[in-house]
Amino acid sequence: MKPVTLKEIAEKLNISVTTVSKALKDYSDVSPKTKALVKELAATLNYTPNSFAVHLRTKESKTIGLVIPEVVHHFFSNVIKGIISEAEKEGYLVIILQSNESYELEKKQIELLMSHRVDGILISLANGTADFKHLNAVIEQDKPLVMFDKIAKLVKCSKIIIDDQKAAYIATQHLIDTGCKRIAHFRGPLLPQNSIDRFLGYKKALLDNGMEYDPNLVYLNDCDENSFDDGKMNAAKLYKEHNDVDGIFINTDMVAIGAISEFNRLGVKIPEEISIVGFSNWFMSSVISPTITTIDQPGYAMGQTAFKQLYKEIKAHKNNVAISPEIIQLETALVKRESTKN
Amino acid sequence: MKPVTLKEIAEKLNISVTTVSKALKDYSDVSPKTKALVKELAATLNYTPNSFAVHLRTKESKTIGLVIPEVVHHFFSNVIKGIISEAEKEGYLVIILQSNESYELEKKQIELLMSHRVDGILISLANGTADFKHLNAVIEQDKPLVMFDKIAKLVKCSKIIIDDQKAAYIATQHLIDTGCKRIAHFRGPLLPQNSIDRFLGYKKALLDNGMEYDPNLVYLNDCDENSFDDGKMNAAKLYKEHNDVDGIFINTDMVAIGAISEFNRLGVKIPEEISIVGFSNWFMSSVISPTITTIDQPGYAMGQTAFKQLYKEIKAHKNNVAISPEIIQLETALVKRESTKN
DNA sequence: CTGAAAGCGCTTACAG
DNA sequence: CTGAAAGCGCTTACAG
Repeated sequence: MKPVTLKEIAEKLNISVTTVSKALKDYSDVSPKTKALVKELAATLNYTPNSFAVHLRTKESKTIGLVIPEVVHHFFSNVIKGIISEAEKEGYLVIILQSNESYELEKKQIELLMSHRVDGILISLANGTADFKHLNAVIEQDKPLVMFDKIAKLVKCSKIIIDDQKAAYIATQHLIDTGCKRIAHFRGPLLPQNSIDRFLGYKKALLDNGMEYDPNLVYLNDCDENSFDDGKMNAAKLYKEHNDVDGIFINTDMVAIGAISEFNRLGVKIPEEISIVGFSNWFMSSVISPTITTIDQPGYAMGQTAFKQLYKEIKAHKNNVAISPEIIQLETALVKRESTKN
Repeated sequence: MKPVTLKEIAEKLNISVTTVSKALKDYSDVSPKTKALVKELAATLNYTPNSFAVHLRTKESKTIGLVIPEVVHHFFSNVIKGIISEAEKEGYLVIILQSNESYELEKKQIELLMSHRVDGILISLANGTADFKHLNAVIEQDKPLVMFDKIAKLVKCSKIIIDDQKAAYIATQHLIDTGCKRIAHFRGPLLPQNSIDRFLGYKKALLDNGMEYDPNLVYLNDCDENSFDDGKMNAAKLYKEHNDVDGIFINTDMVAIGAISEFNRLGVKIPEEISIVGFSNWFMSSVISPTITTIDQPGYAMGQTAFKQLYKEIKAHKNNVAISPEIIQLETALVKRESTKN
């Protein structure tokens, strides 16, 4: 059974395709009687417009593209959910692509989306991305682009972020306030902006409190991901190298959970011997033992905000209105739990 | 900067659009010289075909739709990842929609996908879905449809599933083999097929081992979701009502984690006083304390298989080859951990 | 109030 | 080897 077309409806009703099209769209210059007739037949025939034809004419696809580093990830699934739900309200569909933290893949997927003529692109950068040509190409083609969470400062587009530096500062300050004297940092991979900012916040908190900043207490990951095993490995290393550390600010909850699991195994008491603050407020951090003090990162809201901003730019673009990039910062909050004192 | 069209290339080269189109697609009846010229210019102009125009002609969108109950879910994110990665290999894009476990939304989203003329649809049913008209409509329109995980036996299409009943049987048998004498079951919501099948496997294992099946030991959820709180509540209830229970087979790891958290709070020792087997092998079940014995459910592989089957049917459909629905069962495995004895 | 016509950007059967 | 023409299914400016 083939989809019904305007032409078929027109033929059955003995009127023109033009009139059918207008009737369906409630143009004011069609008689109520004709409208009723057309709508009724369209309904019984289960007519739905061929979106390709519509898009070819209108130059709108009502589809946006989303490129994220990793789908299987609590924070990003929440972002996805926020985007999808907001997009739905405006009748937009979302094509999701995963970059796997790889620059090459990310680039390829941006190209794919461009050739599919999506109306706009939402992206959170791969950790491996240090070159932004593919993103600047999007902007040059006048295609709305909004970055969120993992952004590049150098790319001229709107960005939805949190204040990573401030949040990291607050996290570190909490360790200091609860009595930690020597505080380490698991900073994750080297490149991404949020790794950098969280590190800077950590460092600033130490210095502002008159504490020594010791580069040896900053642990990097081996690769571009933030995994459970990174947490285990870095915890084991720290335990050997710096037994005097009594607090750690950890880049991501997943890594914090790995670290806790290792400390549990080693018999190191949390928070008595060592306090831990994570980042993200991943659901699991409220359920593991001990529960993890962490920074709540609003994934769902970030997804919603990102779509809204993109939608705004798509509309502006359609109406040929120039619009300047915005930086929107979302609030974070420290969530106190068992992995830090009182 | 507007996207380049075939016409523009043709004009610059003083040849016809037809020839440009053919050259780009390596038709054998175009001279190598022309081909080279065309390809070079296309590359420098950054030409990409307008997908709407292509699709309008070819009736293929190279896009599929995916409807799942919930994006923020370890199992489903793995499925998504499997689907996306497999789709990419064949040049397909994936539009993801979330039904939120609601029949109404699911129906609406199927319609959306149909009107967007996707080449095929992949779906895992909402727990609230008991009427299948919207799915039969897809099949009647001759659009390839593949169901996975949460399926409806009554719908005539291909299905990718695990043997829930067998897996549940093995899970329950493991409780029996490790000495449990009175085994309860948290079965989740009432409707979905996999809830039913897991329950049946549980019951069968009891009866096959000459144990009594006591309906009072089967706990349902309040709503259509499987949440941490369901686990907590049902554990608390079970603790009050049936203090003699020494093993529970729980429908989903998330619920098992809730139950464990409640038992920890109540001071009930796991597995000494009560053994627990979950379902899914959610990453967290290997990290929580105690780690959870569970059934490994291959989400990523399920996603891959689902796409492969859909792709097969899309190709068959394109070539007007009739194809009969297939039921593909994926293997599961019991993963033994600390929440059950030895 | 209705409709003929042009055109969106492609692909492909056909003619030369 | 090249190209004119038709057509995919719509929308919309224009004429009447």
